[in-house]
Amino acid sequence: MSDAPRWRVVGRGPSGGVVVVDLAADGSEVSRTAADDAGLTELARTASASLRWVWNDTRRWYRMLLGGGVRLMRAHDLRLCHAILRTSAWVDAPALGAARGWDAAAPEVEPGPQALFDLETLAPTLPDGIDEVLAEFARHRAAVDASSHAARLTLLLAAESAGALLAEELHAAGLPWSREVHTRILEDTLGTRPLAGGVPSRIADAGARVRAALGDERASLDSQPKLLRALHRAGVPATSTNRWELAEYDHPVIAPLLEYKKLTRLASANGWAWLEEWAGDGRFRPVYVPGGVVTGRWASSGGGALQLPRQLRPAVRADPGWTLVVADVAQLEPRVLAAMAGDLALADAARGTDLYAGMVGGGVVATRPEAKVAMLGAMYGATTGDSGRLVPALRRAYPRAMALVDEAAAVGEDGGVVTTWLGRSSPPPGSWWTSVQQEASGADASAAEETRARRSARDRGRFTRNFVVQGSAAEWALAWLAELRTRLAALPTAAVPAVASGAVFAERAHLAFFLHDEIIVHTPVALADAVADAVREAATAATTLLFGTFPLDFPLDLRIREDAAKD
DNA sequence: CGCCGCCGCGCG
DNA sequence: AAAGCGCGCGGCGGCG
Repeated sequence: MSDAPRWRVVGRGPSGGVVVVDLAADGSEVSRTAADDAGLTELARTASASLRWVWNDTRRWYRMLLGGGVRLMRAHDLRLCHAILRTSAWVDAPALGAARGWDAAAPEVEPGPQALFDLETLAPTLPDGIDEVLAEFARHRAAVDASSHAARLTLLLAAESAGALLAEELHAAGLPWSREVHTRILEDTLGTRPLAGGVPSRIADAGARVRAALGDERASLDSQPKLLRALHRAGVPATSTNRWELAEYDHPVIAPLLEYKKLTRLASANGWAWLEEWAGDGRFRPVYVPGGVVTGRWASSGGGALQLPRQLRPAVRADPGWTLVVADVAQLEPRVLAAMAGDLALADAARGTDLYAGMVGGGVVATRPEAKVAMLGAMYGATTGDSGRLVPALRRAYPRAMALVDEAAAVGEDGGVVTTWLGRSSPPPGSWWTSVQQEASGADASAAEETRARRSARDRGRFTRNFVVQGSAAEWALAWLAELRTRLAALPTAAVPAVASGAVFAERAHLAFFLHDEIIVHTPVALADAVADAVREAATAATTLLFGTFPLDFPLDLRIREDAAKD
C-alpha cells in the first residue's frame, strides 16, 4: 500500500481540541481527524507500529498515552529535532528561518504553582496549533532533503526521537529499588538512623575524631571556609578542602576528615531522605532529559539519576520472578573515535575486548593504566601531567585518530563549529568569547588581554575536541537504545507476578535505566537469555548503522543477575 | 526569606 | 594519583 499513511501529526485545533493529521510519504494529507485526549489514546492503541508520530514535545503527549496503556514505536519530536537542525552545519540555516517559538526549553508537564500567578515570567511556550506543527514538520523534511548528509541526519532525528519516547518509558517503568537493601547499606556505612535533626552515629564519631585531631572541639566541618581556617590553625597549609589536595598532607586530621567527607556525602546525597523522596515506593523514577547536554547526551532532573553512587547499586533489585540484564560498552568513546577517523591501527588495538590492553600489546604504552589516562588525555585535551606526557606516543601510533581530535580542537580555538558523526554541531562561540578574542587581536592589546584570549581559546578547543567524540558516542548509544527498544517490544510476554512498573510493562521485558554507555533491562526471568541476545544484537546493529563495515566491534560487559551490583 | 555563585563530589 | 571533557545536586554564605 504505497498510499498508507507514513506520519501522524498531532496538534490542537482552534478550539483547543486534539487534531490528528495523517500524511503520506510524499507529505500529502491523507486524513484529518478531531479527537479528545481519550480519543487520541484509542487512535494510538490501534495504530500501526510503522507510523511515525509527529508532535511538538514527546513528554507532553506521550506521558498521557503511556498512562493510558499505549506504547508507540516511532516519533519525530519537533522541539528536539529543531534544536539539532537549527545548529547543524549540514543544514542550510534559512531553511528553518520561518520557525517561531521552537527554540523553547523543554516545557514542564504541569505548570508550577507560581506560573498561575506570574504570567509575565512564563517561559515561551512551544507552539501546539496543528497548522504550526504541520508547517514546522514540513520545514524539517525540506531541511533534511536539501542537506548533502540527508541519510545521517535522518538517522540522528529518528534516534533522538526514539530516545524521547524511551525517556518517558523509563520514567513510567522506574528502576526497581529495594528499600531494605538501601537501608542496610546506609546503616552499615553511616550507623543507625538519627532522630529528626540528629547526626548518624558514624558521622558523629568521625567528626569527633576530626575535631580531636584539629585540637578544636567546636570546629565547623561543613563550611568550606571555616574548615580551611581550622586546618590552617592546625598546621595544614591547604589551599582548598577537596580530597585530592587533602590527601597530599601528612597529618592525623586527614584520614578522619576524608572519612567524614565520604560519609556526609552519602548521607546528604542518597541518605534516608533521598530514599523516602525518590524511591520510597520501590521504584526510582528519574526525569530524563534527552538532548539535555550540548553534546547530545541525556541529562536528568531530580534525584540525581545519573550520579547514583556505585555503592548503592546493590539496591537495584529485580521484582520476584524477574531479573536484571545489566550491560555496558567497553571503552565506547575511543572505539567511536577509531571508527570516525577510520584509524585501522586503533581499531586493531580494540580487536579484543580491552582496547587499553590492546594499546599495551601494540607497544604504544607500557601499562594499562597508562593507556587509559593517555587516551582520556587525548580526548579531553590534556597538556600536562602523566596524561599529557603520554599523548605524543598516541599521536605517533594513531595519527588518524589523533588528527581528528586535534583538528576539532584547532577549529574550536579559531571560533569555528565542529560536528558529530551524525550531524549535531557544537554551539558557536558566545559574544563574551568573541569579544575577548577581538580585544586581544588589537594592536594596543595588553599582555593580560592576550593571556585571557589564549586561555579562553584553548578552553574552547578542549570543548570542541571532546564534543566530536562525546557527541558521536552519544549517537552510538542512542542507536543502541533504539534498536534494543524495538527488539524488546517484539519479545513475547511471560507469566510473572504483577510489578509496579505500570500496565504497559506487565509481563514484558523493558528498559529500566540508561547512563551514557550502560543499560539495565528489567525482565521476567524466563526471557533473560532472549533479552541478553537482544542487547548484543542491538549493539551490533547500531555499529553497522553508524559505521557500516568498518572492522571494529563494540563489546559489551553483560551480566544477568537479580541486582545491579558490579560483582 | 528567596536567589545565586562557589565549592565539593557523585556519575560517564 | 591526578588536572583534562560533560553533567546535577547539596550545603554554605553573601546579597537584596
